[in-house]
Order: sequence, then C-alpha cells, then structure tokens
Amino acid sequence: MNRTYSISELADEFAITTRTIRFYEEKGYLSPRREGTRRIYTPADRTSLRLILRGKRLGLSLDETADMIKMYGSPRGNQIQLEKFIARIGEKRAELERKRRDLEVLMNDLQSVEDKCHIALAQVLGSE
Amino acid sequence: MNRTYSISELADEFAITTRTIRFYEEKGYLSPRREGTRRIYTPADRTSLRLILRGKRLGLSLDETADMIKMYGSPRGNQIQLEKFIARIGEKRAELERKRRDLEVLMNDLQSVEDKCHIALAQVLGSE
DNA sequence: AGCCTCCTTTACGTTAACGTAAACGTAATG
DNA sequence: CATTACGTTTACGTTAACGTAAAGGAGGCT
Repeated sequence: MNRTYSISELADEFAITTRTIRFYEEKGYLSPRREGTRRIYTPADRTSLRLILRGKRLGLSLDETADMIKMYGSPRGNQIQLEKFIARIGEKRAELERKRRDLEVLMNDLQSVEDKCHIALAQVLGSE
Repeated sequence: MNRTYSISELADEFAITTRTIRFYEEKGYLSPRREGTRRIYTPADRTSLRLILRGKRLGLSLDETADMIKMYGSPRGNQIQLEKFIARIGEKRAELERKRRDLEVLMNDLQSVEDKCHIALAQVLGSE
C-alpha cells in the first residue's frame, strides 16, 4: 500500500511545523507533487524528510545534509570520478567519527557526574 | 607549569577567531582574568572553551552546552534536589543516546555507499 | 447559508552565532 | 621613531532556519 501524506500529517509525525516543511521545499530539499494546489507527499518524500531531520539533530546544516542525501544514489562515473567520490565519503566519515568520539567523551562525563550523584544521595540517606 | 594563554593563542589552537572567543565571554560562557586590559586565559578557561566547542560540534546550542558544563561541579543538595538533578542528567543522556543512534545509522549508510563505489570501481577497471 | 478545517501564498519578523569595520592603545623591533 | 604585531571597545551587518501574521480558496458538516 503506497499511501501518501498531507503536509500536516508529516508535520505531526515528526513533531515539526508545516512552515518548516514548506521551508525545506522552498530551499529545494523537498519537491512533493501537487494535486490541484495541495502538496502530496510520497513515502520517498517522507524518507527525505527523515534524513534531513536526522542530519539536523547531528548538527549538520541543511546544505551538508542535502549533500549527503545526494550521495545516496548508485555511484556512477569513470575511475577518476569514483575515486574523488570515495575521497569525499572519507571526509564525511572522518567528520562523523570525530562526532562519535565527542559523543563518547561527553557521555562518559555525564556518567561520572551521575555516579557522583548517587554517592552523594547515599550519604544523604545514610546520615538521617 | 601552570602556563596561561593569550586570546590569539587559543584562537589558533582551536582554529576559531578571536571574535568568537570574545563573543563567548560577552555571553558569559568564559571569564578570563585581565592583566591591564588584556585577557589572560588559564588552563581551566581553555578547558571550558574546549567543552563549548565540543558541544557545538554535536549540534548543541551554547546555552545547552553551558548548562551541561555547569553540571560538572560536585553535586550538592538534599535528596529532592539530587533526584531532580539525576533526572536532568537522564534526559541529557537520552538525547545523546538518540544522537548516537542517528550517528550509527548515518555511518552505516555512508559505509554501504562506499562499498557500492568500490564495486563500481572494480567493474570499471575490469572492463578496460 | 454559515461555519469549520485544512490548505495555499506572500511577506515581514526573529534569534543565534558570529563577521566585519572603525578607531584606538601598547610594546617590541628594525 | 616609525612600523609592525597584538590587543582593546563599540557598533552595525550577515546568514541560517525558521516564526508569525494576513488574506484567501476548497470541501464538508449541520
């Protein structure tokens, strides 16, 4: 069942506003078909939106995210082009790797703060 | 050796501008001491800056990052306060967990694109 | 018919996070 | 002693990513 979506259905599902969705279209990151004047979104459109929001959560700009989405097609081109493309992917992965390290450090820090909290809590409860 | 840093030393080290550092101070995220009119940064200031930039790379706002940095002191307070604090930490960790999942999905996607590239490359090289 | 709901376009407003320029102080260096 | 390097404050400018309001169309319910 290849159902479709209205703009407010998508907005509700992803907890964003319709303005945001229209904004993404205005900038060229989405292009739903029209039925009369109304926008009709396919599952593919919905996937694009999900990818955009995922990139956003990771601190990527819309342009950066759009670049990555473009990469998702099947790679084509001659040897030179393919090699350049692989290099670009490598850069992106390096960037994401750094994010992952940042994330781990931050989560470790939070963990140790929480540990301290539990110790403090145990002391408070023990001295009553 | 508890050395200190000038503003441009820090700017160079972290590949940002002095304007950025002054902006962080203006917003209250840094407060270096002064020697005459010049700003002098301690290793602790430098650490704060590093934390700010780390948060930024992960897509956190300056306010969010500053909130997290504030958490880093030793936890104090009565039972209620400690429990609320632990709850706040839990929320942050949940948010970071989601980022981590997002990151893994994205990196997997990139990996499979790269795989396709290598296959395409092998075909190009094989058919010459 | 009147109202509600969902949609549309157009357009000005807002916020965070800096950029950029002007105008000036101070200290070392050729 | 003039230039160069580094620092300062003040203030207006910019960009991304939407928010918000106005004004209206199309279909359905009562």
